[in-house]
Amino acid sequence: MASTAGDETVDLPGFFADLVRCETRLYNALNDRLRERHGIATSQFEFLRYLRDRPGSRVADLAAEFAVGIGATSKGVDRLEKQGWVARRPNPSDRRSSLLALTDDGLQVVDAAERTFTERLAELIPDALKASPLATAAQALSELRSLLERDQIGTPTG
Amino acid sequence: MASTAGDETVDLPGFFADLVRCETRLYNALNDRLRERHGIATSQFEFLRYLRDRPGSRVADLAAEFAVGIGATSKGVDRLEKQGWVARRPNPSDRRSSLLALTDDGLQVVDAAERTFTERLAELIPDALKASPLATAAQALSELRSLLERDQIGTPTG
DNA sequence: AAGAACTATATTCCTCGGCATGTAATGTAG
DNA sequence: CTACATTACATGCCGAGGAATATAGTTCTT
Repeated sequence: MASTAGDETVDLPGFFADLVRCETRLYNALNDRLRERHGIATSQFEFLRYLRDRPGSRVADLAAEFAVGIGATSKGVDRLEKQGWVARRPNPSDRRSSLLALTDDGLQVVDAAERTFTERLAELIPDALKASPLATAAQALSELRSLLERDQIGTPTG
Repeated sequence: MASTAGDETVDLPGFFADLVRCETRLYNALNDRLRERHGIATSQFEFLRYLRDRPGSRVADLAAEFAVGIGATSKGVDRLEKQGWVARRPNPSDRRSSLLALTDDGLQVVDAAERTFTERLAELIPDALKASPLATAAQALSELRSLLERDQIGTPTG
């Protein structure tokens, strides 16, 4: 028999492959451009943007947002601090952790990098897709992301 | 005025963030399961599956498919060879390269891992999404992938 | 056919992330 | 108030990938 409504399932392995390949190539391309223009990796840009928008975050907050280990996050913040873009301020209410904030230099870098990032991303995504199909995809990925985060799926142990 | 048909552009940075976060979490979760059940990373599974489906591929073919550098690919194949899952056979028509093929052990591993992979992926993607929204997203990502690959966007130099 | 240019891969060095462990600080049970 | 457990982060070690370089093999030139 034919198909009952709702059983037209997606080819999940194919979907996953496309997802990963798109992510890899977009990430690579953005990385190249950000490095060349601002001497910064995409991962660093994302850290800086997060801290700009949520000053006073802790290392653990960054780790949770980006689903990477605490150790890696701590070392990533070390590097940003060494560059003079981020400052660790003592947390008055819990001396185990620090509150992170951008320095003035950090703010300049992230704002400049954000322009490059947005511009490059617009170049990378063909106009043909920017209308309806991608909008739907964006909606689906947004929901999927919410669910994965809600259930803590793929959260590293570290 | 309101919106002309087609100018409802997506929030590209938001889309990119969701894309990367979904990829990271799904990849982490699959990685954990494959490691625990088969002692294999997701990246290794993808190599093995590719070689199973396209025997006689070369290192450069793997690198192009997965948009990673040649050096990294070569070392990845080294590891699979060391595990006894892949064999480098001399290429009769070009002695600079090798033709890669799965061993019998490699075939067993990849087939078993594929069952785990598919099963786990189905668990990770909520049923609610599996119908229409994700199908549309899959279609859009598939097109995006094709375009990125056609234009060699994000292809590493190595 | 000899040499130059190119190709495919291997190798090296460096950076980065995961994992395990260490440590200071905080929470909690009694 | 004092152990014990837990939290938050830092650090050391290892495996993995990127970029540059080396090397063997192939193709093009003349």
